[in-house]
Amino acid sequence: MAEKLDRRKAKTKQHLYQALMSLLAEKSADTITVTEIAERANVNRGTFYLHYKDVADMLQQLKDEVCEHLSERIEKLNLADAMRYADMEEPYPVSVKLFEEIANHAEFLRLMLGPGGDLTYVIRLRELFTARMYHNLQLNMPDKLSIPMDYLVAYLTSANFGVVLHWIETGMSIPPEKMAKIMSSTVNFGPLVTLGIRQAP
Amino acid sequence: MAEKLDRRKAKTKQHLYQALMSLLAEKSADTITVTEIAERANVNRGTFYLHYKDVADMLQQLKDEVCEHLSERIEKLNLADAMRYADMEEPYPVSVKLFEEIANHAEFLRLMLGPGGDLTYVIRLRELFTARMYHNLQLNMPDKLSIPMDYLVAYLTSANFGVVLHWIETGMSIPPEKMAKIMSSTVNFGPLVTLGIRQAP
DNA sequence: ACATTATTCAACATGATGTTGATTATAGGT
DNA sequence: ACCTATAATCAACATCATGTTGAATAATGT
Repeated sequence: MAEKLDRRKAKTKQHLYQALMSLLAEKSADTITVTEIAERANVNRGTFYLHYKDVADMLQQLKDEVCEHLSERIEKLNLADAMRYADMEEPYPVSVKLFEEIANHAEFLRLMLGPGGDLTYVIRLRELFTARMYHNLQLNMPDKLSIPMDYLVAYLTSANFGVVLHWIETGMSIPPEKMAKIMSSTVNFGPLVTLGIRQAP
Repeated sequence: MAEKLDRRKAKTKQHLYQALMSLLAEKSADTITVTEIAERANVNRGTFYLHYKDVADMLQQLKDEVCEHLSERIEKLNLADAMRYADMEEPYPVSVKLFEEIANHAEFLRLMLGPGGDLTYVIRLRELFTARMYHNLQLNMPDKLSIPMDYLVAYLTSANFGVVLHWIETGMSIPPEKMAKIMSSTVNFGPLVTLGIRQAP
């Protein structure tokens, strides 16, 4: 993401991007050919190779970019703060920022994380949450655990990640603030207490 | 899965299966060619087409089979029962059976649900849990919900699915009974209570 | 206006694909 | 053990996407 002065480069890259997105909406990535992208972008097939090694390479560059943006937000998440906001029944501002960032890359994420998407990428993004979760939990841990630590991290990470996925899949129909509140509540009080089936502590 | 009388058919199918599995351990499914499978299976390339339409078709048949087996177990899960066993601090027997079934298809699932695996298949399996979760929660619901029902289902489903994934990824190093106990505990009391950071209700 | 560079175009060798027809090998039923 | 059905082999084929090349053309920045 350095030089971008030449309008020709920018224009063809944009055409290629739009063509790829439109194709991804129809079929899975591994069935998309360079020929198809070039055709739909109204760009010579040879021109594609002036920008990318192949289809996978093009996708990888897009993935890296989005991943970088999300990573910056995730690294600011703090469990203790999140718990405080949950007790106040307020949305946690750092979470709100994260959800806004996700919304910025909505279509791309929806395609990558949905059917026909890329499982390796899903795992990579989830790993961002997992790493952060470990970092947060190391700070205030009781001596003995009733269940293994790594399983608990898997639970929390997947749960939150799943909620985010659901948000993306349903077209982000609720605002980021509401999302942040849902996350705080479920993590702190557990799903069944949040639901009202069990009593709060 | 009907007729399987001819030993020749069975033998080549088995060779093709082992070749595919060995290739999946090395590279992602969409880069595997019919030529490669046939070579590694010591089977004529033309013979492959006597059994399967293409590589994707072969994988689909395997996926369907495993999915069917798991579905039978998942449909027997019952939230109310699970909650009772959680209160008794006992593993929920229906869960135990499910985990045993998962263990039966360990390598295949590890390949399909791990890096280079198939996101569409992950979503399909998760959908089995989601559908069952909705079925269970419809029965005993409070009048008003503090957060939307579908987000809660997404949370619970993804959380449990994530724990199962972690189990598979780490080589199923703890027994099915212990797994069933972890699941009951986290769902009922919430992750932080289970962890010991918060007090139980 | 000019030098730079992006794009186009045609052509090429390569490799996987899916199919076909003839041939050989092997299974199961009698 | 025999015989028929069918599975597997093999060689050959047309087709298509790939990745690359060299020369011609077009657009860009300064």
